[in-house]
Amino acid sequence: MENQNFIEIAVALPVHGTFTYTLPLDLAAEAIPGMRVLVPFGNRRVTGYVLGPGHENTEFKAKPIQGLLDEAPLFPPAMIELFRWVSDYYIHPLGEVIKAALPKGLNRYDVSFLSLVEKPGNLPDLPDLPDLSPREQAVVDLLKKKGSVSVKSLVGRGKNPSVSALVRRLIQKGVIQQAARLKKDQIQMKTEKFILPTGQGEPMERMSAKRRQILEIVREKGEISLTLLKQEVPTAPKLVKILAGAGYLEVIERQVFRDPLGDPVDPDVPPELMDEQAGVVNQVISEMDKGFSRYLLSGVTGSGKTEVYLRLVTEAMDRGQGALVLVPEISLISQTERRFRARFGKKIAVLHSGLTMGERLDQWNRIMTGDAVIVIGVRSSVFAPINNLGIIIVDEEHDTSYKQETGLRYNARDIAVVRAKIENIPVVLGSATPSVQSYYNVCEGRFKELKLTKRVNCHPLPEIELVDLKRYKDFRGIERIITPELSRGIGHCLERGEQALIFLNRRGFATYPVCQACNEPVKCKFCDLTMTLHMDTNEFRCHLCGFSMSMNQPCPNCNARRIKPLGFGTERIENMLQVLFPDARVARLDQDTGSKKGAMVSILKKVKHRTVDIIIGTQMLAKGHDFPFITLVGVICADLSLNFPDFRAGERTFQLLAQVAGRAGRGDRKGRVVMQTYNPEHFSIEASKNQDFVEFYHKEIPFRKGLGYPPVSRIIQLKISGLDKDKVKVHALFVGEECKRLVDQDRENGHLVQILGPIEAGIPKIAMRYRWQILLKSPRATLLNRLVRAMLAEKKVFANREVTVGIDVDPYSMS
DNA sequence: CCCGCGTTTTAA
DNA sequence: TAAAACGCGGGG
Repeated sequence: MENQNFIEIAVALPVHGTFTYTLPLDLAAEAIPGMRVLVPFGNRRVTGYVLGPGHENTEFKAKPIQGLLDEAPLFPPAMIELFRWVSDYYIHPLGEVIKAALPKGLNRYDVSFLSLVEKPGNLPDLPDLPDLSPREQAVVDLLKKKGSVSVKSLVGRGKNPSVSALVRRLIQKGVIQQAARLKKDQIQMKTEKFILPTGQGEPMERMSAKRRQILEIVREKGEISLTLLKQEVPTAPKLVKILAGAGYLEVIERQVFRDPLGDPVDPDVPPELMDEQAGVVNQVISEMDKGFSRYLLSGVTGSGKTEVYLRLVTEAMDRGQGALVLVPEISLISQTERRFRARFGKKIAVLHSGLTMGERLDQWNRIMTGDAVIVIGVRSSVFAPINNLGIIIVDEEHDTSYKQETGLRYNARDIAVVRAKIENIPVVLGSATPSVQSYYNVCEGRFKELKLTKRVNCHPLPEIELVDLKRYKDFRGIERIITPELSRGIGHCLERGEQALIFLNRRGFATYPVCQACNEPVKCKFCDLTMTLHMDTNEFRCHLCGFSMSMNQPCPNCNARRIKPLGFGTERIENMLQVLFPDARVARLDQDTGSKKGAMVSILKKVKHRTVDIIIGTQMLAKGHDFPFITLVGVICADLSLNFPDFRAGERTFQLLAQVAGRAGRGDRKGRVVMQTYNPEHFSIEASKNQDFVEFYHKEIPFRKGLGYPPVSRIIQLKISGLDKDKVKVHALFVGEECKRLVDQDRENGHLVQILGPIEAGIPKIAMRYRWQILLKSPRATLLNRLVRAMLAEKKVFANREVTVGIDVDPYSMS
C-alpha cells in the first residue's frame, strides 16, 4: 500500500534474524532508529528495537507496531552497524545483542495470566463444572486460592513443561480465561520536583514567616529541588503546594542523575611529559585525522601509560569528540579511574559492576545526551552510547576480564577495535604485558607498536629471585610453604619498617580436604570438584557453585571422622605468617574478605596508610594498585596457573607474575621479589623474572604455531551441557557427527577445519549440569562461522530442550 | 524465549 | 482411552 511505512525490527528474544513491521501513520514521525517499540510477536507482545527502514515481504503480512516504549533513542544510530557485526561474529541473535548492550531492566513484554471464568453457578463445587483431570483440578484449586497466576509460575510448580496443552483444554472447557499483562521496565529515570519563582505577586505582610522564607530561598537561588528545600524548611512540600496554587511559585518535574561516584577527587595539574611519552602522544595525535588506526602501547609498569591516555582523551575533547576508555573489572576503586576523574571531573561517566541498575541507566542517559563525553568503564562499556566518538583506549588489554563468559560471549577488547573501525577513529591497546594475540598483530603489521621503555620516576625494576620449591619438598611444617629465603626477605622488610605483599592465587584454608579412612577428597554435591576448607566460617565451600557445608560433618563418602586438611590457600598462609611474625600486622584480601561492600576499599586503605605490615591476597591484589611502601613481593607458588589444561596457561602465568612483581618498589625505595616455584627453568617464569614480554612471546609462539592454536588459528568452542548425564553425552556425540558431516561435505575448504572432540569438559559437572565440549579450529575464522551457522540452520543441534549447546567464539576458558 | 500442534507414550 | 509427555517448527 502507498502510505504504509515498513520498518526493520530486532526483537528482544533468542530468535535469529530481524522482522518487518508496519508503522502506523501517527507514529511514523516519532519512531527513530535506536528506540524501543512494543510489537506483536506470535500471540504476545514483546520489546522490539527499531533498526531502520524495512522492506515489504510478499511471504509475510507485516503487523503494525503497537506503540513506542521510549521518548528518545537509547543509542546512536551509528551503533546499529556495530550490533550487527557482533551478532554475526558471535553468532548471537541481534535482539539479544542489543538487550545485552543496554542497561539491564529495560525490557517490556506480555506475561500471560490465568484466572477462573466467573459465571454465576459455576462455583467449583457445583455439578455443572465439567469433569476435570487431576492436573486440571489442581490448577483450578490453585486459582481459587490465589485469584490469578502467571502461566510461567505453573511451569515451575508442576515441573512439567507441557503446561500449554493443559491450559488450552481448560480454556476450551470454559473454566478459566487467559489475559496478557504487560510487564513494566524494572528501572526508571529518576525525577525530582524543582521549585521556580514565577515573579508574580509580592510577599504580603500577613504571609507567615515560613512561607516568606520559602519565597526568599527560591527567589535567591533561582530554582531549588524540593529535597533541598525540605532540608531548610521541613514543611516545605505542603507550603510549596499552597504557594504554587496562589501563583507565587512554579513546580516542575525534571530528570536527575543518581550519583554513583564515591568520594570526590581533587583536580590535578597535567605533569610535564617525558620525551618518550610526548613522542607516543604526538604520533597518535598526528595520525588522528587519518581515521582508523590500531596501536599497541607497551610499557613497563610505572612508565606513565595513564598520562598518555589522559593526553589523547584531552585531544579528542579539544576536537569536540568523545572518548571511550576501557579498564579491567578491578577498576571500581582503581587508580586509573581516579586519575581520569581528577583530570576531567564531571565530563566523565563511570560504568562498572558496582552500580545499581538505576545508577547505570542514569550514566547511560548522561552519555546519550552528551552530558558526559568521556566514558571510563569495564567490558560492557564498549557498548556505551557515545555520539561522535574520537578515540578508544583499552587499558591492560591482556586482561581476561574483557572476556564475557555467559550469555553473549564476547571480548570487549576485540569489539573495541571493530567499533574504532566502524567509527573510523584510532584505538590504543595498552599493557605492560601485552597478549600474544596483540603482539602477533604487531608482528603481522596490523597494529602499530608504541613503546615506553623508561619508568617515570627513573627507578630500576625490582630484582627478582627464584626459589626452587623442589629443594623443600621433603621438609615438614611451614618451611615447605614459606621457604627460609622468603621469610628472611619478609623479616628484613619488616625490620626496615616497610611493607610486604604475599601473593597466592588460591583462597581458603585447605584446598584439598581428604578423608584418611577412604582416601576420597571431599567433593561438592553439585559439581565435580573438591571443596575448599574455610576456617573463618568453619565450612567446606565449593568455589564453583558456592555450595557450603559444615566442616564438623563426617566424610560424605564413608562417614568416618578423619578428614585431613591438605593443600593450602591464602587463609592458611595468613595463619602461618602470623605465627612466623607474631608482632606484624597481617591482613588478607581475597574474595572472602573483600567481597562485602566497602570491605575491599577499607583493606586497600589500610595498606596505603601503612596500618598493616604484611598483606596476603589473590589476584585481586595483583592488578592495578599503587602501594608506594611495598618493597617486598612474595609469590608462594608461581606454578598454580601453569598447570591448567589450557593453551594460554603459560601466557596467563607470565602476565600474572609480571603484574605481581610490578607491585614491588613503586615508591622511593628499591623493590625485591621472591618467587617460589617448582619450575624455575620454565620459560613463562623465566620471562616474568626479566619482565620481558617479547622474550616470552618468541618462546611461546612456536608452540601456538606447532599445535595450530590462536593467534595463528581461530577457535570456536561448542559448550554442551544439561542436567542428564547420558543425554548430554548422546547429544554431544550427535553434534560431533554433524560437525564432521558438514566439514566432509565442504570439498573446497573442509580440510581447513579441524574438529577436536567431542570430549567431556575439564570439569565434567558444574552446578548439577554435565558438560561436554567440541573445539572447532581453523586458520580462517569465516569457515568456522559458516560451519556453526550451517548447524544453526539444521535446527536439531540447537533445538534440543534438555541439552543446550553454547557457542563460544574465541574462547578463553578451555575447562 | 514462548506458543501451538501433531504424535507417541503411559497409566488406569 | 484420556491424559501426559515429547518433538518440532515458527514468530513479521
